[in-house]
Amino acid sequence: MSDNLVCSEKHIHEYTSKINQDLIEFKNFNKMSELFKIFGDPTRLKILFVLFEKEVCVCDIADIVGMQQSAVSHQLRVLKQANLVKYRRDGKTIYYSLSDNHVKTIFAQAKEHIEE
Amino acid sequence: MSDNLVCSEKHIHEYTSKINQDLIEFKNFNKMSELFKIFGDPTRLKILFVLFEKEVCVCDIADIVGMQQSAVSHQLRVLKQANLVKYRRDGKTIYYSLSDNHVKTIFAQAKEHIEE
DNA sequence: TGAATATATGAACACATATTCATATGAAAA
DNA sequence: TTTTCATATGAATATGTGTTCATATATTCA
Repeated sequence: MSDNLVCSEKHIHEYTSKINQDLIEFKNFNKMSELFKIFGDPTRLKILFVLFEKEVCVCDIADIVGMQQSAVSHQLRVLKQANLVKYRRDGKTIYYSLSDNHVKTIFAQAKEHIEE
Repeated sequence: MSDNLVCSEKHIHEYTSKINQDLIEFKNFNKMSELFKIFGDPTRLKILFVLFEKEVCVCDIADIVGMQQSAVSHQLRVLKQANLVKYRRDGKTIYYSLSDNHVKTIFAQAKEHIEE
């Protein structure tokens, strides 16, 4: 971490070791960025938003967000792997729903930031 | 929105028009996904986390997160354009700091989700 | 069993993006 | 003014990713 200094040694590095320590202790940057990366796509956001109200089947989701069934399926797979949605089979139909309550809270905060 | 139905007409589409309406009214999916996209990168997350404590100059940020000054500068530009950080010049040095309090809240929620 | 339907999946393509390298800018010091 | 230092920026490259198309799987119904 101190090997690739770009500033001259004359420059007084002012960060406290505390910050450095916090950064080292918080090892979840990758996991965290993975989660945000999932939210970083309009289609996935729309899908999640559709599921806010209640469970919805794949073809209805596709219809609502205006995308092909295949594209929606691919994205649902991503959301499923991130434990953001769960599914339930009923005959040929598969219903998806939110599996996590944090999603709504995260969305609300992001919305606040945007609307300022 | 109803033009590219993938399911047969026989299938009973069960979503209420209310959901559909909510989706149409909430036009910020693109803005919102842009914001999350920014969080969807470990380097940017680290930078933001460094700035949690206090303002830090570019070369210190680079040192802390272990990246080249150039890479950090590029990412700071992204964060700046998204109004997530602000900067202050002091001689040759430029200090960056958080410009938004929501960031911490959003992070906290994401952390909760991950740690379950 | 065979046809129809709902969903999933793999390959391919187009597009976005993070990092690096080289260099430019801007400010202070000599 | 020239040099040095801190930061910014543009081009290039490599890598990641979202969508589409074609097809596979799984369930129901005739």
